[in-house]
Amino acid sequence: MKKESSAPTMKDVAREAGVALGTVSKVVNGLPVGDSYRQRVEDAIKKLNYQVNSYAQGLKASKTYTVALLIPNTQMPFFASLAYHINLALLRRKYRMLLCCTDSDSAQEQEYVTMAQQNKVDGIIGLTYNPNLIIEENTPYVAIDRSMGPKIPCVASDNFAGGQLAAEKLAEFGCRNVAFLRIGSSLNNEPNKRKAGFENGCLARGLQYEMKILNDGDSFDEFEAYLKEHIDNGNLTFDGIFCVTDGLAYSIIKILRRLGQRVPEDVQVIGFDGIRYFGEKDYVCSTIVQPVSEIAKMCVELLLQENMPIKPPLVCLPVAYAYGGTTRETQTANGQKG
Amino acid sequence: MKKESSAPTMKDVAREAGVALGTVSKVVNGLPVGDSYRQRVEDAIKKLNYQVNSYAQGLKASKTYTVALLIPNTQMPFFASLAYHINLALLRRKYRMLLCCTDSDSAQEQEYVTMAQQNKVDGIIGLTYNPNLIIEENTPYVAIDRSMGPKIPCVASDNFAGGQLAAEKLAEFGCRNVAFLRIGSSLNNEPNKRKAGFENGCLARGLQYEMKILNDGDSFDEFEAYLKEHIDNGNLTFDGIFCVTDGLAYSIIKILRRLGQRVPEDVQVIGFDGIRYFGEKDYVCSTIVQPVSEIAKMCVELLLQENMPIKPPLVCLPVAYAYGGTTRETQTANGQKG
DNA sequence: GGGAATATATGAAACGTTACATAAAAAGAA
DNA sequence: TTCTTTTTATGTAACGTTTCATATATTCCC
Repeated sequence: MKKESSAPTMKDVAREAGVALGTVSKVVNGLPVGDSYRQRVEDAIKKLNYQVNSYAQGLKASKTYTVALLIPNTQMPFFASLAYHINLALLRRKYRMLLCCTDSDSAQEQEYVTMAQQNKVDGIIGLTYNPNLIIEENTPYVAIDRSMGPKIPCVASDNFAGGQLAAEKLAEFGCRNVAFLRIGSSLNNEPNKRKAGFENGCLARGLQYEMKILNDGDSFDEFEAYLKEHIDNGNLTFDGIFCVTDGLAYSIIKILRRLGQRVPEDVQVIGFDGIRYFGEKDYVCSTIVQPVSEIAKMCVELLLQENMPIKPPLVCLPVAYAYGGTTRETQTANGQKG
Repeated sequence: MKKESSAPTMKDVAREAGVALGTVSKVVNGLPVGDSYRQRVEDAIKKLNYQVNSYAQGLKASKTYTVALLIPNTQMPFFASLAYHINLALLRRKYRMLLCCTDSDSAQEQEYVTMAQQNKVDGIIGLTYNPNLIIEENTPYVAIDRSMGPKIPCVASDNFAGGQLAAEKLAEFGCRNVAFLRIGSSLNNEPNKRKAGFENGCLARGLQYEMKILNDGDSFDEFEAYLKEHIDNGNLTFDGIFCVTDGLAYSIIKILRRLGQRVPEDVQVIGFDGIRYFGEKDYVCSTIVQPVSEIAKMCVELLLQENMPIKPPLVCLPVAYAYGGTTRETQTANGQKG
């Protein structure tokens, strides 16, 4: 009497086909098997609707074809996009993705890393904020946007160049007096270089500039107060603003309009990330576009590449400017320039 | 000579602590063990930095504490939000989430369902578009926004009530002549009820209404053409528009502004989903908010609930209106009403 | 056609865990 | 103390694969 309720195993298939266990294994794994045997096994598989148990495989091979992705959440468009492209890149390599949302919480980040190790995932890609994250030596790890030490590769956009580019573009579109707005995080991560790049760009182009950086605890309303302070007779003293993210730019534009400022007529705004809402080129604002797809591919390659001569500690990928309606760039018929 | 490179197992811990294998298992699983034994085992675990191999556990228990989530992608804010909240709800139940992005492709959806079965995930939550998706009887499955037959529960917002609510609100804010805009999909899914609900609401409130529904292949530009047609002497013949999603509303608002229409002064727009970009209440537009968090919790409960008397075929959860700046609702000091 | 050489199928062992039947130890009763 | 009862630890089998040494079948050559 054979058990009824549970899923068929290789043993069942072998019995059904009248062959040995190992033969079934070979068929399943595409190894050379005599034609008549292969046929019998395939028939039996179809008849029993057999499906391989990948946890038994994982146990045997200590390889699970699963990679954990640690990101704060999937609600911020940039993270969401990252998750999507990493999933895609993993898929091409026949890997699955375990999504771990950390809420930027150090404890949760550590918990997930530990869990990922327990699960024996084949590797971790992490965009994390915990400055003391402990990663086991033998766990393949690739970081995004934050260097985790010399032995762990970090992939990021060329944030410095992005900052420079923002300044250049504002200058090109006629700005003379610009501001940089940033929110949160005192962490020493790659996106912080946007500020330095912007500063550098402003100096190179002779732009007057000012920085307003909110601390972690600060209320978002401070931006509104700050902008109000810089309105003189109804005119904003800035003619250009570079926001550290598109999300921020989006909010700032709302505030500016509420304050009676026209965007881009009175003040031009450039964000960072390249967030699109809907459709191919429908950017939320004029922006410095991060090459999300390339970042994703690079992470996956670095993580899974077996025979890499040396794991590069930092990989910077090129950014590009894109028009999104919040700059005075003259739009030609053939569209946006990069 | 003990093997050096691979991770320590329970056997190693047992040897180190001088106890039996089963005792280690009990300690790891929190079952009653004598104090002195427990202490020795815990010390050994710490010393060897032992971590349980969950694939061996999965093999033994045929339970993996993993659930697959099938969604088209993570880039659309609504899906992203769903992924986030489902991940959260699963986490509370100690489950992990395998994220499967299908790109709304039938073949990929089927592939993922099959894969999920192979992986022996404990269940699947799916927001899919394949009308012929084959789901094995013994795979726990919960659908979102689309009924998959009487044996599979479907969770959705109360889309019909949402449509009604949109009509009511537009009427309340002074509209007399409204339009419903929708894009794509001829599939018979729950969100389609938004149209019927809106129609019903318009009739109840005596609103003039018109529907413009794009087919799958149609270019998005048709909306622009459509709206242009309805401009008479610079005035739009509609004073209110209900868009099937916030994403569409966002695009439509851009078009309206390009056409010289002011939102909400000339024409009021209501979307659907409750997308926020940045911050708690910063809705992209005035909108019918889907209870994403409740949908997520409900899916997880229905999926993991062992002793449910009967699996309900359809669960509708309540929606609410939220102000997002694109309606002429008079905003009181104490904020938005639901 | 017989024997050596090659190709192909077989089945036991192992992966790391849990569960259960058994053995040992501790506690209580006489 | 001795026997019974209860508690607690032990060690083996099983989960479903893959791998590898062994056994069997096939091919080739003289």
